[in-house]
Amino acid sequence: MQPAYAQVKNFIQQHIGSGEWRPGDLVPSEAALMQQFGISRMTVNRALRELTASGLVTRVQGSGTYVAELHRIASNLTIRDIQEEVVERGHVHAARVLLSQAEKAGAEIAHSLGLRAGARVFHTVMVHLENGVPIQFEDRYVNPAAAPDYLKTDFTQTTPTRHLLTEAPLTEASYSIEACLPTSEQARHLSIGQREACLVQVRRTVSGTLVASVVRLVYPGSRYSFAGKFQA
Amino acid sequence: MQPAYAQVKNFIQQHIGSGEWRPGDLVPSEAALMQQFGISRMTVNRALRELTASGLVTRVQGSGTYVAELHRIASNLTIRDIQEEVVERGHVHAARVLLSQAEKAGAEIAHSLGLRAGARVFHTVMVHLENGVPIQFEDRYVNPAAAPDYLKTDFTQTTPTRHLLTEAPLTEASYSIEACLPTSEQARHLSIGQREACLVQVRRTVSGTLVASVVRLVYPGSRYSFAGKFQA
DNA sequence: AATTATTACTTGTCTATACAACTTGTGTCA
DNA sequence: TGACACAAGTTGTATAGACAAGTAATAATT
Repeated sequence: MQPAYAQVKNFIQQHIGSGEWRPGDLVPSEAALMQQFGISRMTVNRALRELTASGLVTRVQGSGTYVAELHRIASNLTIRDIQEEVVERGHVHAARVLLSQAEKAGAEIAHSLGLRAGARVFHTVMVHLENGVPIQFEDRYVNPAAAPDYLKTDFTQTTPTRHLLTEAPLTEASYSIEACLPTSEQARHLSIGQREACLVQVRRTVSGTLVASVVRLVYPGSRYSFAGKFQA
Repeated sequence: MQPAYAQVKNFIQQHIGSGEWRPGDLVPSEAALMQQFGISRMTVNRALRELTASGLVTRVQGSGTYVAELHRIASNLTIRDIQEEVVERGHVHAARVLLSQAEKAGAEIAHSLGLRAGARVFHTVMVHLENGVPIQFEDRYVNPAAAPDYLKTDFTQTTPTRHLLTEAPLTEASYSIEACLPTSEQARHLSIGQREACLVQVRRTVSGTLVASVVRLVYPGSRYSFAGKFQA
């Protein structure tokens, strides 16, 4: 038996999904749904509030509830720790650390980390393997103020993502996904040809007021894709 | 003045965001928060329910509320109508229709549309331009049962996405994002070299019980990227 | 005719209470 | 020692009522 609020949600979702109620149409008021289902207003309210949160309807105080306009196909693209992802697939994760040192930041890196040019930053480069096959090339710059112990970490045991999440709680992150051809170094370490397209994810994480880290993740196009789903 | 439930949410978000409460930690129970804020349990419950929905905490009936483990960087990757996107940037959208016809489906296409091989399907190929510059190559197969008038539409005036959204209300969609090199035809129509990496989005939309459409969208890697943001 | 009040209806928030369902630790009994 | 029962604490759902705040149509006033 389904909870009452879920039944109301389903009822409305079906009418919208079937096309019977079109975008802009008025959804029955809370009072009407109360009567129809014989339940209390708070329960109807919860159903409508959750539908609002998922973007299916819009509500205007004093006026009514409306079927949302042009249904954008929005979905949660979840970006996760690569190790967690691999382990969840029942596979073995390993990492090869290619570089791990402190450097003086160039202008571009300094700017994206919110530091002045020449400031000391941590720089790591590594390759992540799934069952021995390289699937991610990680080139990361870290703000020492956000994670002072970063370089002391053994990245064959944990991942930079995981270390940073525990050291510098995440308050904001932005990312972009692009397509590029690999550099010769990247191609070599990923065991792919230089002509093979790669997915590149650039991620920038903020912890409090500090930019904690900027990372460039390169995936072989033949072995990786981002997938998502949307449910009305 | 902020509503009480929002105050509770902020209180908890701050403690988590500052790192004071670590992943796995127990969040104060509803009863405790009731006392602390001097408000009713339903109000506290709403706050915690919404935090659960946004992934900040997890709740276990009979046990308690916990700070969510590994904060997955989840964001709404919004997939939109290309025309809407271009217009919103204040640019001009145009489309060049390369093909628009009914065909007998090959095995693979038929399968992904949930039809038998050899069934009649609609096939369109077009290029979308932003201020005259090609930015998307669209290769689409449509299930005639979901949108019988599809081929009668003038796609220089509207887009297939828009037409399908009004004809066949969306109930489910799945997509994947990959990186590929373009075919020679794609490279020609996108005015790029065959060596330039492209972002490819494969989208499959379901309307009711029918698979409405399967589309392959190819973007020049140099002119397009998907971007998203995550806010704790 | 134009402006202003009124009224009915809508959603937004909050309360105090209730019972169900689940977890966990403790104590009892075999 | 092991199995079971119990109790306390927790979340999940639902109710009936209340007031605030916004909208929109209508009525009253100027």
